[in-house]
Amino acid sequence: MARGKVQLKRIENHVHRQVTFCKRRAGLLKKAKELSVLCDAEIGVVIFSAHGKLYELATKGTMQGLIERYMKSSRGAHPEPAAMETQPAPDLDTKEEINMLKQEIEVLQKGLRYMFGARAAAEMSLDELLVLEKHLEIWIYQIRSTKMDIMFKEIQQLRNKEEILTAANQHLHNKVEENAEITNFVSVTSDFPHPLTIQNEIIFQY
Amino acid sequence: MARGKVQLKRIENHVHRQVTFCKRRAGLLKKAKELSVLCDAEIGVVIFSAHGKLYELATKGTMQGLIERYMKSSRGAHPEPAAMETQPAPDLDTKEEINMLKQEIEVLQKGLRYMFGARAAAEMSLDELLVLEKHLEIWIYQIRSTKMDIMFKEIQQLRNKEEILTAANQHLHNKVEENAEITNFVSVTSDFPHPLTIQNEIIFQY
DNA sequence: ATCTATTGATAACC
DNA sequence: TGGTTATCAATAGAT
Repeated sequence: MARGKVQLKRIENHVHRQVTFCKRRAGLLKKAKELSVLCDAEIGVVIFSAHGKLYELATKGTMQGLIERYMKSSRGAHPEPAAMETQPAPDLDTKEEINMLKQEIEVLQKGLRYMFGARAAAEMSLDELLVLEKHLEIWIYQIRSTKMDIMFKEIQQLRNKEEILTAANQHLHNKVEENAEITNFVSVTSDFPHPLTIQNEIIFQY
Repeated sequence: MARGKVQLKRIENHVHRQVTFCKRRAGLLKKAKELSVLCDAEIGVVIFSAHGKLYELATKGTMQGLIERYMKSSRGAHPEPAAMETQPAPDLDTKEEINMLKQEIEVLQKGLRYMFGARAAAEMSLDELLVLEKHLEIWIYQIRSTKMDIMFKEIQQLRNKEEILTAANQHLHNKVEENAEITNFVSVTSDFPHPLTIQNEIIFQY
């Protein structure tokens, strides 16, 4: 927010990134505290730096308490998916139920692994899969971003060229008219459509 | 931060408090996203409004994953909060563990269901997964394709315009030279750089 | 860490 | 809930 608009992408310079991380981290936590106080909200913020260092904030009570509250609330918001109800197995031992759930998770993870395929390691964890997914998104984004950049530059170049040509055109046209006035016997009227009348409204809306 | 310095205490007016909550909440989440992207950090934010409504954000992976990571990381810093058990996440109360596993399953299913569209993810066969993969590819492709199409048309238009202008330019230039030959006393030499000398080599390689 | 020019966020008002 | 505007706050770049 200062001396240069910020680009919404990872800061490449190590030093800049570190400095920005410190500053913005402080800013974010401050904002969280303010919101909590001003609006009487319970807020938790967890930040893992790129190097894995943890920074946290819980405005009311502890992070543990907040996490528990989150678990409860989050569950209420998402009713049990129908797919889960295939076999209620109400009489199974609790231990048994845990194993079934874990098995279920494995199946789902396997499915995800298939989707993102080609990964040799069959031991990918959910976290790893999510990281992979993120990486794919970022990768795609970067490629597309680069492409767009090239195309935009290209368009800009063409527009500049057009401007120059138009100006030159005008200049030459004036010359022709001047000559016509001076010599008074050379027609300057041309059946060639005047290029300056070309529509110039091009609307970008990607 | 506007039209009046803010007091760091609970806003008494109900309406003002509600409006401020909405705006600052949005601002806080935006800041969190920015910090995550700019500095490559994993961030989680949980907000409970005064009325108990939950708002959340997890910048990498899911909140579940983040909480698990927090548990691990936090354990080192705070020996207190209950040992997180050995493998996945035992040691919490068994009931609690079941809830966490269910939560995890829910997240996985939600993701799959969302992508495949209301299809019970657990029942998906390899073939179905491949279809899903194909659908995702096609979807991305179509969006990108449309964008590219627009940009290509744009470039083509500009090129056509350039061609017309160049031709007109040539035509006018010839006219000027003709006049010069006929009248023989009107200079056609111009200090204006001849536009036709503009480099025209633009290489597309998207 | 400290110092500003600027950008960004937002309180008050519609 | 969603804009607009006047101001205040956060912070990028430099020191």
